[in-house]
Amino acid sequence: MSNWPDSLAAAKVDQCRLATQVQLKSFPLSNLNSTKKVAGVDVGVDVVSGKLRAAAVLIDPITAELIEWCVAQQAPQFDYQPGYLSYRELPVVLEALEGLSSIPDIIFCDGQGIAHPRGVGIASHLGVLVQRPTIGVAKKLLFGRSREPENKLGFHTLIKYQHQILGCALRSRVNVKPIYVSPGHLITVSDATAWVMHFSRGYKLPEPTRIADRIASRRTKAWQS
DNA sequence: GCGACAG
DNA sequence: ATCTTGTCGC
Repeated sequence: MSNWPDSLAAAKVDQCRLATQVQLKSFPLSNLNSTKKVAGVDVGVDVVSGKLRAAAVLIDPITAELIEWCVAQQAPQFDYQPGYLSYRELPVVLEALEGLSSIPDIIFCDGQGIAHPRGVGIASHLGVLVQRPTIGVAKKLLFGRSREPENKLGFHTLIKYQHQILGCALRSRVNVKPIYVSPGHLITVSDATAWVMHFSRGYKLPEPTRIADRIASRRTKAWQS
């Protein structure tokens, strides 16, 4: 990756530039009819090599079943720091995405979208780089605050920071802690929430994220490459 | 100033 | 992210 920041200070400057490019616009679930390629991406660590392993998966828009997947590995070039996750994970994620037969129409990411100190979580950063709608799905909140949504499927409360609405805490499964959804790029909070609910099939995480997570964190066996 | 802090 | 056994609930 060229022009990739190599320090927190440089990354911060980069984030402020990216933030000006993030756009929130309508991308309703009704687009499902014309949406052929739905993707999910996630990163895990290969305990043997110490490398980051990214998985990019294509999911069927209707059945939510796995259609195609690609894995890429790279030595980490950036330490994890809260607020700068994308600089560590995106290089491998982009390589995995390039291995797919085509660029997806919408991408689910593991982490925040605009619910970030500078409005550029990993989902937003990826969306700007590939110019596609992206949705951030996180298991924990990084920025802003929300109250606990009612314990009923699909119920949600907004994530706010000083009157701004950044996403929602969503009950994707009853009796399980909520997930935190925020738009990455080219989608709105409400549309992102609808897409996440559409792909929530009995598990805490929506299928694109859950399946990518399974593949990225699967332990390497001797018979695998 | 102090704590909180995606994966 | 990852290390980890049994246990509780649907």
